Amino acid sequence: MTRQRQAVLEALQRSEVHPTADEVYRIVRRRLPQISLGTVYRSLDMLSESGLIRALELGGAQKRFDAKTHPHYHARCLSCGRVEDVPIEPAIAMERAARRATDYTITGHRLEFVGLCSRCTTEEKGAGKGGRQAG
Amino acid sequence: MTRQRQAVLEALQRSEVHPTADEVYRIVRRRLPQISLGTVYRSLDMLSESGLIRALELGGAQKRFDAKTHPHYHARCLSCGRVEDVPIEPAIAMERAARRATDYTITGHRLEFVGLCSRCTTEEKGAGKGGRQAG
DNA sequence: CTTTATGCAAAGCGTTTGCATACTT
DNA sequence: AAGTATGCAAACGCTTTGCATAAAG
Repeated sequence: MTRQRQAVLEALQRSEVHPTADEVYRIVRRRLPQISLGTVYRSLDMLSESGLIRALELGGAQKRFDAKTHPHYHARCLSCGRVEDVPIEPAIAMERAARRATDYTITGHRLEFVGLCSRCTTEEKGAGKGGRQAG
Repeated sequence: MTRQRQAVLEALQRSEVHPTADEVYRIVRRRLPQISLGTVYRSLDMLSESGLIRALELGGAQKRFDAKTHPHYHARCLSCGRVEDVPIEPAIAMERAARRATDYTITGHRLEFVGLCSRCTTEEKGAGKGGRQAG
């Protein structure tokens, strides 16, 4: 566990916003100005594989990272991109339904909610933006 | 609606595998050998926006495309990457729960199941591969 | 002293875009 | 002739990787 990895891990533990690799880079750079983006990516990889953090593959191009490793869902704002936790129970019943409906060996599922965060909801009152989406 | 767009649309309608842009390109090239990848991307974009097809943003880097535009879920094989439909009811109750649990204006959700397809299940009997995942 | 990680820069991959040519109407 | 779409290739954004140097055990 090097200084760089420690800093990456702590940045995630202190963040509340599920940052992207680039955002982690910017945060960690305040403490270790000489750190490289490549090292941040390698640290994030390594920390995910060792189970200390979770890599979130939500909509959009970039992965996001989360120091809370227990299973939980997220909501993503279609307007500003913000991602927040959704503290509801994991829907294990749906996995059973999926097992019945397919011939897959279902081992898990990935769910994210999309919509507008409270700030963007306020700002966009009246202007029609952000389409419905399910699936 | 040009010859190229028509060919892209028909390729999707005939396909059962939710192809990536690149796979669409390869299929369409059999009919229109001079078509370019750029045109395929532009056609897929245009067809998605006009609602004739759906763009799926599942796990993994590449988008996949689907000519079935009604809301439905998918299962992705962690071993071979194959994507198939999961004919179960959309979980609208979970959107209500998410609304209660956050201050977001929830407009939809995105769910995919992950696991092993039947073929890969058979092949990997005994060898431990593919980790659990929920969230 | 051997192993592993770092910084840097280049390469990789999927996707998008600028532009001149070729359609379409 | 005016407008739009195409093919091509270059550029893009995010991520990964090769390699020499530096740090860690």
